Amino acid sequence: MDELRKSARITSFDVAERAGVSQSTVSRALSGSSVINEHTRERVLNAAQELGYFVDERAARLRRGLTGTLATVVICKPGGGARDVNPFSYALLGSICAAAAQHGLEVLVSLQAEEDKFFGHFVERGQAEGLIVIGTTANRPAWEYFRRIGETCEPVAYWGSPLGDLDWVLSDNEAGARAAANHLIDSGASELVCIGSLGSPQRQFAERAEAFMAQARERGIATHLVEIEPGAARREQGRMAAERLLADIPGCDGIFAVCDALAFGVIEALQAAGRSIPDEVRLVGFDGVPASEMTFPPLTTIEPDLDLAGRMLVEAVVGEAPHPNVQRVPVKLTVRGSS
Amino acid sequence: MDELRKSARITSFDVAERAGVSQSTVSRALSGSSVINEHTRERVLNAAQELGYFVDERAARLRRGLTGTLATVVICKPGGGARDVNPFSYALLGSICAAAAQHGLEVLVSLQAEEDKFFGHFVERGQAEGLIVIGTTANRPAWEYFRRIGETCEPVAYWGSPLGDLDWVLSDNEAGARAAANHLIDSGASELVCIGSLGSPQRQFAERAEAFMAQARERGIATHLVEIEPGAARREQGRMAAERLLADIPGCDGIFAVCDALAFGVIEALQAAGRSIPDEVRLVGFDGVPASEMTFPPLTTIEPDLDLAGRMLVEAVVGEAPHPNVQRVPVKLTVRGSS
DNA sequence: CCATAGTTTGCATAGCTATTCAAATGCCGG
DNA sequence: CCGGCATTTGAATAGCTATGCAAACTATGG
Repeated sequence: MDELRKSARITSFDVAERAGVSQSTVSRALSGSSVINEHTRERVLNAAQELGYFVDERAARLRRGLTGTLATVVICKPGGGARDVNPFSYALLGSICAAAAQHGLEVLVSLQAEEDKFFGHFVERGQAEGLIVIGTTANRPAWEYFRRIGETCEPVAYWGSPLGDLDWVLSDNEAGARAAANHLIDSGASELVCIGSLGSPQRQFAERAEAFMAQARERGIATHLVEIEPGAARREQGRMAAERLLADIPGCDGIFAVCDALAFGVIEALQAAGRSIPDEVRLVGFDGVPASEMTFPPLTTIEPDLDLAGRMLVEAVVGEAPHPNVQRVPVKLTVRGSS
Repeated sequence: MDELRKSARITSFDVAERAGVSQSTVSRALSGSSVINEHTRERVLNAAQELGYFVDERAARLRRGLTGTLATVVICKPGGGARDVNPFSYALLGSICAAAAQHGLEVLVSLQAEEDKFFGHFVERGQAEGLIVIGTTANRPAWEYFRRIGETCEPVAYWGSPLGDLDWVLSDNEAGARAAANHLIDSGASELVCIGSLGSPQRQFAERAEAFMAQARERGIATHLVEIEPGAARREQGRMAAERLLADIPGCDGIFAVCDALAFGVIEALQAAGRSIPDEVRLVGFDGVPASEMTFPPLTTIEPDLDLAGRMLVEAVVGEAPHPNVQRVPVKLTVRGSS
């Protein structure tokens, strides 16, 4: 059993011998594209099957000068472990996996806490076709590191807030926020509140807040902004903001939170205050994280097309065709019980 | 810029030339362990730094006969995309990444829908040090495929329900379910209900249900089992079960759902029926998925030690020391608002 | 100064595949 | 029957590193 596992690798030479051809013929038979007689190909394929032969990707890639690999870095909260990753990041990772498979690429994953040194040897020159960074962080050295990789090594694409002149993919925040405003207004809300911040280092959040306010203004509806700590996107902050809101703006009947996690805190505060959702107050979030289905009531939210996002990110890194520097992923309004 | 990217790779020969030594010396200087004069090592390291040289892992692994890679398969629901993966699976994946990094392994991820053919070339002989399968499925051919890989190629470890005589890592379901029962009883509940099924193909769920019932019985508390479709673990089923429960067992004041997703449905049903949680009914789930913090009230749940689970899985696949065939991950009771 | 042991280095090769180039084969019309 | 062409195959090599082995060098003791 163990000697079976340790047994010398079956090589293309073994297959060649069995099929009565040369190693190069075996290579051609298996790589598919080359010119080769259909009859011999079949013989080779049979021999390979019988011996249980598989191409050694290491050697094939070495020879081809390719890696066949797409590297991803998932950013998690400082000091955080696997549980402390934004669920949205995980979902995006999944869609990247699917898109990469379409390109015949394998996906390498590395979890990095915000404060890490961000040194993964696989991202260095030649270890991967490219790098995708998932998640946002204000950690300056990290961005410098990514920038350097992108400039000197392999293409890099980011999901999140655009920073500098690199390749970015992100949600169509403006369209989404305007849709949220329209939805709330059309549902009968007359006094709106946006929970977010305009000067956030999370540029995405700022975009959403601005667009929401603009749309409400254009439709002539009263709108307030309840500011939260810039860049904050945790439930706790949503709850505190909602508590301030209840005190300051009692007439509010429509709330837009710039991300779902904040909205979860809003639900908590409203429930605690005995305000019924959606009868007294309607609520819309942004991102469509899995948990948004699980709240009570389930959260109406703006959901980016995740599959497309994965494809765009992979394309941006390994695609041939030129692509714009910043790309927007279309979003859709998913109406649930909270509105 | 482009010619920089396409420029010929810097090899160990280049470094050797610059440092005035042979290629083998460069290799020794960088691999760290071999005997080498400290002075020359330093010279080599400097030269490498100056040239921006990095070891080509493809060649190194080819030579060493290693892959340096750990393959994982994440199972998702039939026809499902990235959004349709159990959030718990993603979190576990994250902890596996962290554990693998400790071993100097890279992690390769492949998403596979339940009904897929489960043929990923990287899991074939020699493409990875081992394989970890995350998630459960009743798909027979899939298990056969994994079994074959485990028998003929590389070690395979699974998270989920034990099936056959392979390597498994799973939650300490018995301890967790008993803790749930004790917690409910100690909080004053006098008539308990377990939502789950005993004959589930998800052996994990059956273990939980059995242990919960046993513990309640041993402490002399009345307990009912509300059966759900075996293997079902979706919110919808939890809601329907809770509706039956409300009709049939009006006196119930403590509920244990064998997984969090079911518990979410229970919350929904109780809220709809106007039953207050936790005042009238207390509720405990199992798994500690991220969404369990987001419900209202937040869900009390049994949380496996995810970091440890990741380490155990990686150890089971690449570790030297022998390990038991089935390993239990300790769990802890996380008390939140629902109890 | 020599013999010996110990340390450090270089040479040559293995690891497995893809691909270039030349050779071989088969086929056609002339 | 032969020249010329298209098709198919094989030999040789490149791609980059790690390592066994022998050579060179250093130090030590006599």
